[in-house]
Formats: sequence, C-alpha cells, structure tokens
Amino acid sequence: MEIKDTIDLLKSRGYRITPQRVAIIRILKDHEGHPGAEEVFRYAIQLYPNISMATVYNVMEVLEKEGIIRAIAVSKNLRLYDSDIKPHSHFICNSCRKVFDIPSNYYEACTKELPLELADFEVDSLELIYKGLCSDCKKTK
Amino acid sequence: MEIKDTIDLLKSRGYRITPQRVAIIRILKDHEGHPGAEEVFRYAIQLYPNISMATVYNVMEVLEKEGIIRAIAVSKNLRLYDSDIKPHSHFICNSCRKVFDIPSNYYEACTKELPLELADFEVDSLELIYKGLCSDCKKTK
DNA sequence: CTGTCTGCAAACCATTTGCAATCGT
DNA sequence: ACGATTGCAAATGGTTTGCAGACAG
Repeated sequence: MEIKDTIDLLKSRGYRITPQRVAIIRILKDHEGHPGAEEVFRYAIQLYPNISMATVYNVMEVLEKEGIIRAIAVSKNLRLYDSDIKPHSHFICNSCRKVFDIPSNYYEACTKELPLELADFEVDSLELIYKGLCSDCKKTK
Repeated sequence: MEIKDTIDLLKSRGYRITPQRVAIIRILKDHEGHPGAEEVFRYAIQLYPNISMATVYNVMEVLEKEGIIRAIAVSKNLRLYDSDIKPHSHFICNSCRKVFDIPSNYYEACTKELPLELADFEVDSLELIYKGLCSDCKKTK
C-alpha cells in the first residue's frame, strides 16, 4: 500500500495526520523487514528529533488496530512488527530471534476453511508461526 | 501422559524430583485448561504453602523445555500454558483472553509438508493461532 | 477553537536474577 | 557430601499512563 493510501485510510477513520505518524509510516515503508518499537524509534528520531517512545507505541498501536501492520510476539520481551499484511506465515529463530516471512499454501487454506469448532466465533486473524533454528544459527550450533 | 511418566522423564534427563515439581505436575494434570503462572501458583500454594513465584516460573520453564507443556503468548502481558501437547491449534479471544483448543486438520499438514523456504532450517515447533471474539464475547459486543 | 495527539517522566507488572539456605540423590 | 533447587527480595525492561502543552482540522 502506498503511503498516501495509508494516510487517506487513517484520515477516513477519523485519525489526525501528524508528522510523527507520517514519519513512522514512511519508515515502515522504506525499511522492509521486521522492526521492533526500538528500531522504529531510532529511525524516527532522525526524521523527527523530539519524538518519544510513547508516541512510537501510540502510532504502532493505531496502525495495528487499523490492520496496516501486524504485531509478532517473538519472545517474552520481544515484539516485532510486519508491515506486509499479505497472507503469509512466519519462521522465528529461537537463537537469533530473526523473523522470516514464509509463503504458505496452508495459510490461506486455514483462513478459508475454518474448523467447525469456530463456527460460532468471530475469527479476525490467523497466525501461523514456525519456530526453530535458521540456517545460519543451525551451522553455528 | 501420566504423572509418573512425566516424573520418570524428568528423572531420566537429570532433573531432581522435588515436591514443588511434583505438586505443579499434579496441578497441571488435575486442572485441564490454560492456566497462567499466577493460577498455577494459587493452586500450588495450597499444596505447598511456602512455594514462591520464582519456583513456579522455574518449573514451568523446565516443563516447557522438556516438551511437557506448551507456552502460549496470549497478549503482551499474558502468557498461558497448555499441558495438552497433542497437535492442535488455538483460538484466543481478544476480549476475554480465553484460550480454546481447536482441532485442526491443517496443523499436521503444516508440520508434515514444510514450505520449501524452510528446507535449510531446523523446525522445532508450529503455532497455529486464530484470534477474534469467542461466541460469548461476540454476543455481548 | 476544540478535542486529539505528543513528549516527558514516573508507574507498571510479569518475569528474572542474585544469593544464602535447603534438600535430593 | 555435593551440586541442584528453592525462597526471598530486589532488579529488570518493555510497555503504559497521567498530564500539561502543542497542534491538526
């Protein structure tokens, strides 16, 4: 999604377009990958020297709530974000904590063909996460 | 798995069988569901009044490491445990935070037929988590 | 103008840690 | 005995909160 589209989306939902929000949207666009709040903050502070962590968290929460990014619980004290919202699964390395985007035929199958047990539930999202050791960490082991 | 089997497993891996560990293993056996550390602690303190949270965390970590239980990252500050390690997926209610065990045909399919991108990786586990609103919370909404 | 958003610093809280005493083997 | 484990209390660290001032619409 283009930056402008994201901004229009937020505007249409009643959010104010502050320079901090624009900066973070741009950062997420320019740095594909899986940044955490800390990393977003480090980039943001260069575009906007007075920005605070509280604002970063605030903006990330808005973006997540509006379905613009996905949060990934990597481990107890590491939450990363994924600005690619196309259906895909993740691999998390238990050693280096890196997150890999993994295309998965099953991801879409799982969302389309829900288990009977979920018939009465409202299913909003699916997380399909493999964990283990990435190829680099596997060698070093 | 029977309590005795779990104890034998731990013993065979060099762990000491302390009454605290036995108490927690029994608690997990007797209270199916998805308790958190706090809930385990509340039960444990009745069997063993001097037990501390640190010990509960210690034991849960051992059990998780040895594949006897699974940890579920429900939300930022809520981690629950599942003592059922048979292959199945989870549904987490975004409102009441309850965890539901969901049988899933795809869970096993995902583990057996790994995406090509994971060929060089060591895959140790899979999490398949649906999120949304459970039937009760859906009504109240 | 008006109510939302930001930045600061302090608060939060589940989890972890250091360490002396205890206990399993 | 000996080293693993416990319990306590303090520390940790990512995230949240309260609030006064700034600012978008």
